[in-house]
Amino acid sequence: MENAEKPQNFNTSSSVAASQTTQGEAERAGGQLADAASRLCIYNTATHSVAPFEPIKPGQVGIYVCGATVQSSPHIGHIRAAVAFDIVRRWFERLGYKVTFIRNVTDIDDKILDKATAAGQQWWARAYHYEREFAKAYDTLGVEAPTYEPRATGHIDEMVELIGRIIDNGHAYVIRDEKGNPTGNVFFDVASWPHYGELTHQKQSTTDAASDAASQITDRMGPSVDATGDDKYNPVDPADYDPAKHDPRDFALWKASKPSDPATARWQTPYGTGRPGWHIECSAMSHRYLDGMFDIHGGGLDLRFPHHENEMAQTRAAGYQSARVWMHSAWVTAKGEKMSKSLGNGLSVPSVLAHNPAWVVRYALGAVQYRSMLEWSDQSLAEARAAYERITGFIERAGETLNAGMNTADGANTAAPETKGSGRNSASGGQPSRSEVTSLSADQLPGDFVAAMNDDFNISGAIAAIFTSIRHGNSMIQAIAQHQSPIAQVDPAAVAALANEFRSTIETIAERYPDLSQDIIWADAKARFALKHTDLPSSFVDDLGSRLELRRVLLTVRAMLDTLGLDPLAEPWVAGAGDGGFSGSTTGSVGGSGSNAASEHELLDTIIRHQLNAREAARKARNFEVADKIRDSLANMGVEITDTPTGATWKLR
RNA sequence: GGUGGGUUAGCCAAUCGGUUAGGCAGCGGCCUGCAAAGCCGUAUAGACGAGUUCGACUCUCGUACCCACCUCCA
Repeated sequence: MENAEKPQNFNTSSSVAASQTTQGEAERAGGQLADAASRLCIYNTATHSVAPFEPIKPGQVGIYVCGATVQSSPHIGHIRAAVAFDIVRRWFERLGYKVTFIRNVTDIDDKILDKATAAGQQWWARAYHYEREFAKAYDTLGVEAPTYEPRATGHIDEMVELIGRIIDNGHAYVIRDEKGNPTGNVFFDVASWPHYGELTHQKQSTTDAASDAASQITDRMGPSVDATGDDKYNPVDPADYDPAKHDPRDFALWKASKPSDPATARWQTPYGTGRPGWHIECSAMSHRYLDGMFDIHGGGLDLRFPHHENEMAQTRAAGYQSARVWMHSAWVTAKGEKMSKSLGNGLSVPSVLAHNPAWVVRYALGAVQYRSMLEWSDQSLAEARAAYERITGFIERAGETLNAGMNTADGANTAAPETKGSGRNSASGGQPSRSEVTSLSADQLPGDFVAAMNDDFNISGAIAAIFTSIRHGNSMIQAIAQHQSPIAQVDPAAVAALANEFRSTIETIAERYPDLSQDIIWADAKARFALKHTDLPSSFVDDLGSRLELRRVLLTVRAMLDTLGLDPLAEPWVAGAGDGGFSGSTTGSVGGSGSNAASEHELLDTIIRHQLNAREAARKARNFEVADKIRDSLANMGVEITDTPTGATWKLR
């Protein structure tokens, strides 16, 4: 792995990653808010309750999420939080909001300095190295790039200014030496801030009673020695003990340089030479990028205290508005225990990805609500795999079914992402394009899915809705197979025209009766269409109706999946060839048709198809012994055969 | 000790004061030459105790147990 020993530019502009705006995002940005947006409710840690979400600026939402301290490799707990807030962001986008999503990089702190020194590295080289690892993990798992991704070291000026405001407002104090010179230590004066403790609902006692609260706790709790004989409860970090503090609760805004700190980690300020305290960076950067639209602050549950409590105090003590809503994602656990660096039971992302496709990992991390603890086990991975099979199986078969009967002439039915046009006007195209998927509004998704997502991101309910749609779609596929494709007998252009008419009938009804459910609209449209076209055989109308409905289901299923970052035909999954496995659907495969793999895939397909043809011949001759032998030998090589009405398909296991 | 969260069938995990969550695994059926996939059906629930109610898994109170935060941590 290449380490970036190149100098890092600390200025703001280079540390800000431009957002990669997707097509659908851009399309929706110009549009308006979905009706569903008015029913979004979110749990707010600060109020301990679920409440309707109201943006500060209409149609816009500003989200700040605490990113990683880049001191070592990401483990799946970090990524769980990233995935959780990625889903939050995607849902806001799907609702039609213009989202400003900020996730910071903490590239300086005690641990980075200590570990870099121990490893004989420059601290900034270490930080950048792990920043890259995190970025790679995010990309691999389909976490969208933030609008801006500021680094702490790029915002020293903002921090100094913020500290100045807090001091001016009387809520912080500078420590001076006997000559009256500033030492570099600046502490927040907790006693001066009556709101301290509001976020985490901690009772504020008098300074006396609170004096050395930590040691009181230890006294009460007694020794808390774990199985290995280590004292797990170490109330005061010696590094943070400072006799100059007015109150043990006071925390550092700015820290004086230690003799061991390298010159590159020292900044001159009016308060002396030093480096940022733990919490000030988030206050500075959230203000810088979300001033006036700080709707949501996210992060892991463990950041509630002290990090977010302190951050909230700083921001407000400086006279700025803090986040309206605080969201905290829960743990990933292993055998019931929290995964963490200190427990040493964290699974690194690279090691997990070495054994599991990225999509499966994302599903396993994103399949429960963000506030639920997520038990990471072989079984949860096995379930995610099964979900992958079921979901991609449907998407593949639905695409093939739609392609098999219709409009093979007009070329609008390709499954390749981002083909010409939007595909929306092509009457009957098969696999929807990515832009069609991303531009679908929340209002066009099934009501139970929308309700679940609006209910504080109830992913379990949302996934239930997806599976319900998939079951419906699978039934459609069977129905179409039973129709024997009467549509295939008809001129594609004529079919396209009829399909357009059918579709516009649906749209007319939907516009006129917006309260009707999709199912009723479809049934009604079908009846009207059949009445108008009594010349057409009913099997044709059935087939056409089923196909249009199947396509609608396919489109909404993919849009729902995309909201969770799990559309198998979206960027990270199709680009990462090999992960999702090759497959032998004739019309674009799910997961594994990446460009480098295309020729390899074709070769493989030719070879396997040769075998399948031989098997088909044997089956026709009722020589099942030979046919099964071919199937078995392919299975032994890891090629799985699925028989469909339109012939056998294959995929790698 | 303070604060917060939890306890739902073999497993994971939702909603809901009375009507099917969903997934995985199981069982029966349809489909298949046989399978696989898919579809249909189906069994197994709501820690314990009391209360409110015509009716509680769902509300209230209590008990037990589990977990987390109160150091660093997503």
